[in-house]
Amino acid sequence: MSQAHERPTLEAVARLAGVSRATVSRVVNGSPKVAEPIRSAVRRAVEELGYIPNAAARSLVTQRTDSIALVLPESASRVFSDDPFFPSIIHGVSQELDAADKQLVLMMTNTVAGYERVERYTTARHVDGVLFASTHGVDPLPGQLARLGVPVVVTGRPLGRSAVPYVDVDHVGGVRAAVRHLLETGHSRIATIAGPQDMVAGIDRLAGYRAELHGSDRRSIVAVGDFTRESGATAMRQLLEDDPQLDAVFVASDLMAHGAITTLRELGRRIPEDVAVVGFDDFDISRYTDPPLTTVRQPILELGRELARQLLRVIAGDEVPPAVVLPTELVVRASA
Amino acid sequence: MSQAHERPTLEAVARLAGVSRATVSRVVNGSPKVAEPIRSAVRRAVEELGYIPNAAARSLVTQRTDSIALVLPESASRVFSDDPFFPSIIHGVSQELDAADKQLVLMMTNTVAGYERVERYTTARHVDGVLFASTHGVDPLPGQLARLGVPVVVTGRPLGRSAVPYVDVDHVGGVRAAVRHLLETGHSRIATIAGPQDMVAGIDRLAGYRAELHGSDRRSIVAVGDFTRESGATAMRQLLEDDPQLDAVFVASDLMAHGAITTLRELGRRIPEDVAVVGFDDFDISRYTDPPLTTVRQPILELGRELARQLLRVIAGDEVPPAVVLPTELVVRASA
DNA sequence: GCCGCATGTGAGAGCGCTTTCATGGTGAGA
DNA sequence: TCTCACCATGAAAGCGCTCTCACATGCGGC
Repeated sequence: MSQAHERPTLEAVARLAGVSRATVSRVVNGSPKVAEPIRSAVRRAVEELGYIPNAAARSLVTQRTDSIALVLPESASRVFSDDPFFPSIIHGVSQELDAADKQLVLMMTNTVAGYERVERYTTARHVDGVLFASTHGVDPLPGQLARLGVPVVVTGRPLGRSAVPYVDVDHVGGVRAAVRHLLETGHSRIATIAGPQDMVAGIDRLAGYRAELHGSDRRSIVAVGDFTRESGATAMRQLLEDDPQLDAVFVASDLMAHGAITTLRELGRRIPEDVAVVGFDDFDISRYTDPPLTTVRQPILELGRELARQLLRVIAGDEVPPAVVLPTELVVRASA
Repeated sequence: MSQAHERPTLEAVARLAGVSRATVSRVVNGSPKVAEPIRSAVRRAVEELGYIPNAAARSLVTQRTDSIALVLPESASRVFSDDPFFPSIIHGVSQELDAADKQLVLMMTNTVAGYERVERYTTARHVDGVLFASTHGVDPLPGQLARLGVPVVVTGRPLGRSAVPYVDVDHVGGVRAAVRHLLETGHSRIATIAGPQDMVAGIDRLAGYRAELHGSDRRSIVAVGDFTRESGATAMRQLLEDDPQLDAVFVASDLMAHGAITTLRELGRRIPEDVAVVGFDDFDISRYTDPPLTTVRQPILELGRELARQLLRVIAGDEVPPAVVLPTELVVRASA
């Protein structure tokens, strides 16, 4: 370990500037009550020594760490295969935290050890707040942390009661627009490939489909996938067995929609002539499928940003709404 | 701010266990020189109070932070669109750091402010080490940090001289295998879409193409992209103008290859009959293109893991090789 | 011209931990 | 039985910072 240069401390700056540590501290932290000549003398000393405050020492007394944990509780493989959902969340969160000069600590709970690690780390208040992305089922940790007084915000309306503020997108509204589009373009046998029913995104999108179909004389035809391409391909096959006459399908995620398209193609169905397909996500890649995918856009980057913004507000002690719901939008391309 | 429960300190544990702070510290840190009965008494007290050490206080005295920065210097849009490169790196790094019980601090340098932030943060030794992913051009920061004695490892052989250890994949070997495959399958006019020539990945892959072609009587036909789908589409168009007779193209990234395929299709060329296409990356998505993409697989997850492992070694004070090069492998599918 | 006040600055405590150094108790060897 | 060495334990210093509180100075009002 090279020892290199000892880093200068407040003490050193104070000595060089001929003032006390307290005064240097005030200048460094932008306190208004320091006379201008002294202020600039201190600034010069800071500059000259290349002084940078020691974060550990500061945290020790302020009880703040200026860092935020982002917890991704998904199974690792899904988080980082070719599903851009989490990367976009990370990106959005990162943008806001950068602007607020906070660090982003990334944590995964893909293993039991990982989960315990996160639990230990966050309850020990090693971070000023915790963000949870896409909780599966009923994760007790967010509520638990909130009860301990740790600022927490999650993505997605939590299943079960929960006092934790959340940010979500308007699943139901988006899906209804999609199904309505299929109805309006003359489709009569509209199936759906739903997402996992232990996730709010999966549940709400299926609910939206049912709600929009309800009242029309169309019956619902449902298969369930897990948001992966493979599950979409399998589910599509199953739907066609259930109802070979179906002429449209709303798929609860773009990746599953890609899988469904593959299956349809293999079975010789034309899209959209024989079967119209609508997805949900609007991933970049969906502009390049053949045919380009009609889908419901959800603002994932913005979801991440809003998530961070809400947490920063909680940390600042501001009042925050219990829920923020971002709009979704149907993007019509060639597949429906 | 809810104050909730005060967190117990070493002091509290010591009092409960009837020993001194020093002894508790020794037990918590696994020092061997504590008698068994005392050790277990302390353990019980820790358990009972739910004691978790305060990281700031510990860092202050040990000068370690047990956290590692991962710096992604790419323009933000490229990092997190549908290019799974960075997500995979993050994932791999995260796996290794988790195992070593280190925190992962994610930083972006997509803006000037971001770059300065990273510079400040890392030189201030707020982290035990720094990982740089995919440096563009000649970034002085890694070398600078290394000179200050901060442990650093980067991905990709640095341009210019540099004493910083790096981890990279065998670009040239993979590309040569790809081009050789095209030669062996009877192609005579083999073009390439190269990556940006200010990145080692771009440079090396073009060099591999040239090296393999050299000695055969085939001439090189080159267009340059920036690793995005759009640039691949554009470059393909340009190549076909340059040489309408070309019968194969090696594309330096899968995303660019997808763009190239789109263009070829638009212009009515059959793949691989009229033009064979080989990519580089082996992203998940490339198994689902039409036709499935023949490509060079690079082990990105492993790259991230190795990156973290090397850094942990440097931090531990171990000797590390100046370079680790991971193998690449040609994956033959239907596009060539 | 004196008192009181506002204002800027410094002294010092203390955040929670690790680690050095001193100390007291134990057992072995003489 | 006494001495010495050894080892487990505790006392206390100190990591670098913030922040309270006391103090000094300069000013206006009487």
